[in-house]
Amino acid sequence: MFKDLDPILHSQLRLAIVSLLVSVKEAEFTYIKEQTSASAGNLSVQLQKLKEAGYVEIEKQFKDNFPLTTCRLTPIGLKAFEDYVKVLKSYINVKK
Amino acid sequence: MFKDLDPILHSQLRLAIVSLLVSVKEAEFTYIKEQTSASAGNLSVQLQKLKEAGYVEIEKQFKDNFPLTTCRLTPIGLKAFEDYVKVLKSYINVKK
DNA sequence: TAAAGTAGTTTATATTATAAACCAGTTTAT
DNA sequence: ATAAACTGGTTTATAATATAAACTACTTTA
Repeated sequence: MFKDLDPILHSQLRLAIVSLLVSVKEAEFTYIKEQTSASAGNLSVQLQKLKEAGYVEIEKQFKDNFPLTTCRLTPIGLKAFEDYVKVLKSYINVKK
Repeated sequence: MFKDLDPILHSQLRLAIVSLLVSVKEAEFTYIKEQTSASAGNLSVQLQKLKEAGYVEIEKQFKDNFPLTTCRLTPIGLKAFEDYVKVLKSYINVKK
């Protein structure tokens, strides 16, 4: 009756990160931080987990002398999100 | 952008329990255990948390000499579920 | 050149989830 | 009558997860 929800996405912050990346395709660390209201530390940790899972790729460069971290959703991450939503709907019983 | 998801409902098993109780209004411990595939121990713990939160009421009786635990969603629990779904939709971007 | 700021990471702790062991009885088979 | 297996759970110990605080490594501004 209830299929398992992907534990990697079943975390408020990680879901918010992925949700954001689904729409924008690419985002900077600081932008994600603002949009999700996460602390930098927590964001760093959760992005690392999403990277380990292969759900996001993280690129580090320097821009105007400052470090710049850019995050992108991978096809695997997108698939995982879509599956997660599918399973979630069976829990929350979305009508339309 | 992302509102907080009720941490009491943001647990796979507790969400499954409440989801179930939303539709059936009342269910026995063993029935919930079957439907959610939870272990008895885990179910016991999570039901306790839902009770502490005021989301479910738990009635204990004896039936045919055996203990019988019946669970019911409270109005507070129903409201919490509805709110949770509302917030979740903003994460998963349900179109219709 | 000292203080404040940027952009993060690491680490220690608190919270949460889960499974394994346990409890108090009841039923069934011998 | 009694031992073994079963019912319907609870408690407890451990593992996984989340979070905040402290830290790193620089850069900019005064």
